[in-house]
Amino acid sequence: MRIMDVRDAAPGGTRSRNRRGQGERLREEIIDAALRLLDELADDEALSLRAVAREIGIAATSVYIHFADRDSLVLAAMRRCHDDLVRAADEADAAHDDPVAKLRARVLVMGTWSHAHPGLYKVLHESTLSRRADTTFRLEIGERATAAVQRCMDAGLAPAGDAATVSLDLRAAVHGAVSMRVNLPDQPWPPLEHQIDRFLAKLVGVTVPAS
Amino acid sequence: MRIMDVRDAAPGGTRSRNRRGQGERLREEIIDAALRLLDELADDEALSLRAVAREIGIAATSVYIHFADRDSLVLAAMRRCHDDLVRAADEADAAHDDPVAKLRARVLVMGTWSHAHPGLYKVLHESTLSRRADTTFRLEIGERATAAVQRCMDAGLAPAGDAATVSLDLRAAVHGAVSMRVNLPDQPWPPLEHQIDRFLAKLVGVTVPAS
DNA sequence: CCTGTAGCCGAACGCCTGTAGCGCTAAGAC
DNA sequence: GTCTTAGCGCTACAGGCGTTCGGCTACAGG
Repeated sequence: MRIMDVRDAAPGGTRSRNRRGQGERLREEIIDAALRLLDELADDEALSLRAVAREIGIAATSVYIHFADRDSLVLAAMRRCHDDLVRAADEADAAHDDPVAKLRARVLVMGTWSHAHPGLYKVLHESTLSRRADTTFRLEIGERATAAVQRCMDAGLAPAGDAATVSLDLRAAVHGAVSMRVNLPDQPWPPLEHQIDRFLAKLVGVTVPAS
Repeated sequence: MRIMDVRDAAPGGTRSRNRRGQGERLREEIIDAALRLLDELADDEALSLRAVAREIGIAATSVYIHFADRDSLVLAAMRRCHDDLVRAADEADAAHDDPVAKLRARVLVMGTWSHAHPGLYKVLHESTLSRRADTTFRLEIGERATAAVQRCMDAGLAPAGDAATVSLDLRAAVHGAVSMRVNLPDQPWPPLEHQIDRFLAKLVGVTVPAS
């Protein structure tokens, strides 16, 4: 038997324990660290509980105080990641008045966010965790996009039609464009913004303001 | 020290050795097994050399006769997977005369193939192996699609324009639609064929024959 | 029949993983 | 000052992994 797993241990007493009633702080810190590592790894299955513990200098077993198992941690991280993305999209939407500008801003957020966090984009959209856990919360992004498309139609800024179908086509196209850039980052891709504007014009039928 | 790793061993002498000069047969068998497992796992990093060896009943070390390391094996599997997909697309293309029908058939192959092998689709398009190895061969699919779009334009069946840009938009849209279906297989997706026809009509501008 | 070697296997090393059980320590109530 | 308990750490188990080194064995050439 080997002596022990020295690598796991925190580097000593460098880390101070949370005050009573503040134990939930560690939970947030664990999720933060998990998100940092997930963005680097770009793979939910590759994230190890021990690496997360190492990242913030706690014992691996201390993670179990806040999460039942590894999958629960990954799921919680995904959920927060998703919530952040939805909030960013909502804020971009709220910054405009014109329904077309709102939709465009909402879509563009997917581009900027995926460029800033390609690893997390992969985890959120290509995660295999969905085989074992409930990740239906991921549909929220699509629902809000559909609502944005509907508002364009209602305002007469887009040809009337089935908003769900149009939105699905738009999301598929945008996701595909983003996915290609994320998965083949070394290719000389043309500007995503222009491609998104073409999708808005051709798939939704809105008139995009000249950029 | 533990006794040994009994699980690795072949189940006895059930497997007969290849004749002299036929050693390359095992190589093909290893790639076949790797592809089978990759389709199940849907993740190139999750494939273990030992699992491949187990699958065909050989010792793990025998893989090293034909592949330098695990990554080389995964890369060889990806390459064959890619070649199969390209060949399927070429055959579908060759089965038609009309340039539009050729392009449509080529694109539809991506749909049917991804439906038959969702795991391999993920490995081929979302693999993280590209960070370490050269996987530029994956661009071949796009190049052939661009040529198919160009032929539609040359025949006057699609509005003249930059074939590379139009093809990129089409591929992005189709890839996105497929990716969503592969990554969220439990959702009630509408028929992919109709969605592809909309992409052909709106993004390429061709008149799709009534289905 | 003898022998070289192609084709493959066994055992082991050293690493990493998730997780269980128990132990410690300091904060805060009394 | 005492005692409870929240908040965490330590050790260990039982596996998985890639990879190396040194064999064994049966077939082809002589």
